[in-house]
Amino acid sequence: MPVQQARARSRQQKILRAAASVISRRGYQEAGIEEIAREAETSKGGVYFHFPGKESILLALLDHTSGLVRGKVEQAIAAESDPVAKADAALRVLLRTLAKHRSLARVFAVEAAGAGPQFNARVAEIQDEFVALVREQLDAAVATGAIVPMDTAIVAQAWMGALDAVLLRYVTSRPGPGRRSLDEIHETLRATLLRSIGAPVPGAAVSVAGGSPRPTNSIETNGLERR
Amino acid sequence: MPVQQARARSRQQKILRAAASVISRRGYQEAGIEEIAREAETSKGGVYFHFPGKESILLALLDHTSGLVRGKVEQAIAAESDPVAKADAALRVLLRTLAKHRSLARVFAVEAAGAGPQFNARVAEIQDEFVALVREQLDAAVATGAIVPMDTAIVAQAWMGALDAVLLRYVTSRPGPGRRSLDEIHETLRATLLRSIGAPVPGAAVSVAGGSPRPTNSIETNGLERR
Amino acid sequence: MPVQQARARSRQQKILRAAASVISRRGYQEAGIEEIAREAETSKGGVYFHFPGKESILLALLDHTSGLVRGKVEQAIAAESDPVAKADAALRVLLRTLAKHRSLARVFAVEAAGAGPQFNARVAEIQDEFVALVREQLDAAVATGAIVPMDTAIVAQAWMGALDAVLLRYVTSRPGPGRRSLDEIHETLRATLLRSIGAPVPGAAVSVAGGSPRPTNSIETNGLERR
Amino acid sequence: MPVQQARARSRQQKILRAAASVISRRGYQEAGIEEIAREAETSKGGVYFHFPGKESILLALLDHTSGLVRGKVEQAIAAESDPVAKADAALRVLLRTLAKHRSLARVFAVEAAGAGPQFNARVAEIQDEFVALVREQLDAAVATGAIVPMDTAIVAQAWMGALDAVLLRYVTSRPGPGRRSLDEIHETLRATLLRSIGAPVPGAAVSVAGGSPRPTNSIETNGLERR
DNA sequence: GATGAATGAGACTTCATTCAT
DNA sequence: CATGAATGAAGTCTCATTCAT
Repeated sequence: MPVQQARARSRQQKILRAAASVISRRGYQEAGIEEIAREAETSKGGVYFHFPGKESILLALLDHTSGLVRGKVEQAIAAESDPVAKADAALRVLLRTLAKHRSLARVFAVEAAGAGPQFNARVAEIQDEFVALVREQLDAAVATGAIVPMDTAIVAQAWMGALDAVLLRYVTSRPGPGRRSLDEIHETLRATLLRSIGAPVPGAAVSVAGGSPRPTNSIETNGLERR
Repeated sequence: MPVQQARARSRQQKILRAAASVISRRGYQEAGIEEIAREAETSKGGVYFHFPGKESILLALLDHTSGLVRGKVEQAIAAESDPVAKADAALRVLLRTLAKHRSLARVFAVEAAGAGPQFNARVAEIQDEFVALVREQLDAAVATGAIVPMDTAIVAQAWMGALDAVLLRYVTSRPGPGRRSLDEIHETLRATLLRSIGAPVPGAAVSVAGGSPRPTNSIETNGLERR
Repeated sequence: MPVQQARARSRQQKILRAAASVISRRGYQEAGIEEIAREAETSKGGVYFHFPGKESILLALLDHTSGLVRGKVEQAIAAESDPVAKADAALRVLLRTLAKHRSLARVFAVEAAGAGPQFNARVAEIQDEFVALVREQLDAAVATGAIVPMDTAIVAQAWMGALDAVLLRYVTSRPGPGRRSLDEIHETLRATLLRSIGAPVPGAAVSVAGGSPRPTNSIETNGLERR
Repeated sequence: MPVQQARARSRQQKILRAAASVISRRGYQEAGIEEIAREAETSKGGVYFHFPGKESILLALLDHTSGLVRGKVEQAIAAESDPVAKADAALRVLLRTLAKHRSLARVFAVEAAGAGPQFNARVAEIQDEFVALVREQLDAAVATGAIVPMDTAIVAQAWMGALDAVLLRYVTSRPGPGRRSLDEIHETLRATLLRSIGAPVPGAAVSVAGGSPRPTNSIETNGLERR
C-alpha cells in the first residue's frame, strides 16, 4: 500500500526535522523523545514506531544529512577540472551548506558527543569520508605536479579541522562587531588553505585582523619570500 | 587552618584525578558520581562536600588542566624571540602536551559536549584563549613584516582547528599501519601551517601520503634557507 | 451468510491455535498481539476484528479447550457403570488428554495466572466443573455403599489438585533419569487416589520410589480382589 | 555503621511487607513499584536502592517466606517420632501456616506465574523442597513397614497438589454456606491422604458432602473392605 | 568532614488498542 | 474484512542530589 508507506515516509521526515530542531536547541541529552514527538506533531509511541530508539534517530539524521552534503560536494568537485580547484570547491560547498543549516552543524559538531561511542564512531567515519574526498584532490594535485609532495592524509585532516573550527565559531557566535561575514571567512580560509599546500591563490585578497577587515595585497604581490 | 586546607586541596586533587580517569574511560554522561567517589577513595557525600555538583567537577578539571597547558605554552613562547617561531613553539607544545595526556584530550575534545551548554561555552572560552595566544604571535609577525597581512582572527582559529582535528585523530585512532607517528604529524602540520601564512619552513621535509611516509624534497618555493 | 460465517469461524480457529502456540512458548504476558497475528497469518487489526481484546482470546481458548476435554471426560464416564470406575476413568482421560497437549496444559496451569483476576476466576470455574464431575461419581459411590461416606467436595478438590500437581511436574520436567513415564504416573496416581477413598485397586501394582520403578505386591489391606 | 545497616534492614522488611500486600491485592503484573513504594512509605528510588529490580523483590519475598514456613514444618516433623505422624504433622503445619497468611498463599499459588520463567522455576524448586520433605517421611514409613512400598516421589507430589488445591480453594473462596472450616478441611484431607498410603487414620471422623458437614463413622468402624 | 540511605524527577521504552484507508 | 500507522498510559529503572547520623 503506497499510501501508507508514503505517509510513513513523510512522518519519518517530520520526526527527523523535529529531532534536528530540538537537539540543536536543547542538546542531545536534554532532547526528550516526548518533545521531539510534540514538535513532529505525533506521539512518543509514534516516534518509536518509526525508529527503534533515540540513538537511531540521530543516526538517521546524520546519514540523511551527510548524504545530502556529500552529494553537493561531489557535484561541486565534478564541475571543476583542476585538482586544486576541486579541493577549493569542496571546501566552499561545505562551508556554504553547513552555514546555511546552523542547527544541523551544531548537532554534528557540538551536541553529537553526548550520544555515546557508537555515534561518535559514526561521526568520525563520516568526517573521514569528507577528509578522503579532500585528500583525493590533494593527491591528484600532487600527481600533476600542481603542488609539492606532502602527507596528504594529515593535510586533509588539517583542512577539515580548520574548516570545522572556523565554521563552528561562526555558527555559535552571535552577530556583532568583530564578527566576520561568511564571505570574509571564506576568502580568508581559502587563501590560508591554498597557501598551506603551496598553491597559488588566484585573485586573492586577504583581510587584516581587527574591527573591520580591509583588503590587502594579493599573495602574488607579496614577494617577500618569493624573491 | 592551613593543615586542613592542605588536606582539602589534596582531596580535591584526588577527586579531579579520579574524575579525569573515569570520564576518559566512560564519557561524561556515563561517569557516575558514585564511581568517581570510589576511585577517589571517598564517598558520594565527600565529593559533594568539595564540589557543588557534577558539572563543576568537570569545570574545575578543565580550568586546572587548561591552566597547566597554558603555562607551558606561554613559557615556550617566551623562550623564542621571532614571532613565527613563537607561533610554531605554541603549536609544538600543545601537540606534545595533549598527546602526552590522551585521556584528558579525549575528555575535552570528545566527551565534553555532553555536559551541557555552560560547559560548552567554557570550552569555547578556553579555546579562544589559545586562539588569542596564537593570534598575538601572528599579529606580531604581520607587524614585523615577516608575513603578509591577513585576518589573523580567522587564521588563528583555523590553526587551532587543524591542530585539534589532527590531534584528535591521533588520539582516538588505534596503532596500526598508516598511522603516523607524533613526529611525522608534527613535521607535516608545522610545514602546512607555516606555509599557510606564507612563512618559510626551516629545515622542511615533507612526507608523501600512503603506506609508509618517506621524506621528500623540501618545498621548492621555500628555497630561501635551502640555498 | 453461512459462507462468511464459516470463514469467520475458521479464522477464529486459526487465531486460537496461534495464540495457544505463542502463549505456550512465551507465556501470556510476553505473548504480543502482533506475534499472534503473524502466526495466524493475519494482522493486528484482524485479530481485533474477531476478538474484543487480548484477554478474550485466552478466555475463548480456555472455553474451547475445556469444552473438548470435558466432552471426552463425560464420554469416558458414560462408558462405565460403576461409580468408582467412572471416577477412575475421568482421571485417566484428563491425564492422557492434558499430557498429550503439553502446551495447552502449560498455558492453563502455569501461564494463565498472569492474565488478571477475571481469567483466574474463570479457570477456577472450569476446575470446579471438573471437580463437580468427579464429585458426582464419588457421591454416587457413597450412595451405593461402594465407599465410606466422606466430604466429597473436599476429596474431589484434593483429587484434582493431586492430578494437576503430578501432571504439571510431568509436563514441565525435562526427560531424564528419575522421570516417570506417563503409565507409571497413571498407575501410581490411580492406586493412590483409589486408596484415598477406601476403594479397592483392581490389578494394582505399585512402584517403589527411586531410580527405576519396579512392581511390588499389591496393598495388603486391599486383598479383597487379590485373594 | 550498624545504625544505617539496621535502618536498611528494617526498610527492606517494610518493602517486602508492602510488596506482599500490594501483590496479593493487585496481582504481580498490576503491582507497580510506585504503589509498593507508597505502601512502604518510601520512594521508587528507595525500593530500587534495596532491590535491583521488581522480580528480585518477589524472589526475596519468596525466600523469606518459604524459609519461615520450612522452619516451622521441620520443627513440627522433629517433634514427632512416627514417620506417618511426621508426614501428617508436615501437612498440618503447612495448612495452618498458609491459611493464616492468605495473602502470601495467594501470591505464591496464584499470582506468581506472571513473574517470568526464572520465578516460576524458583517456585517449583521450593515446592520440590516441601515435596522432598514429605517424601522423606513416606520413604521412612515404607522402610519401617508402616505402609506398603510405593512410588513415593509421585505420591508426595500428589499430596502437595491435593493440599495446594484444597487450600487455594479455601483461601480464595468467600465465607458462606457450604464453605468448610479449616478444621473440617484438615480432618477430611488428613483422612484422605492417610488412607491414600494405606495408613490407619487414628480417631478419624469423615464428613459427608453437602450443606452442613456431619460426622460419620471413623475409618476403623468402616469394616467393609477391612473384613 | 564523611557516610550512604533515601529521594524523586525524568529518561527510555513497550504494547494493547484504535481507526483512517 | 483487513491493514498497519498511530496513540498514550504505564512500566521499569537511573542517577544527581540531599541530609540525618
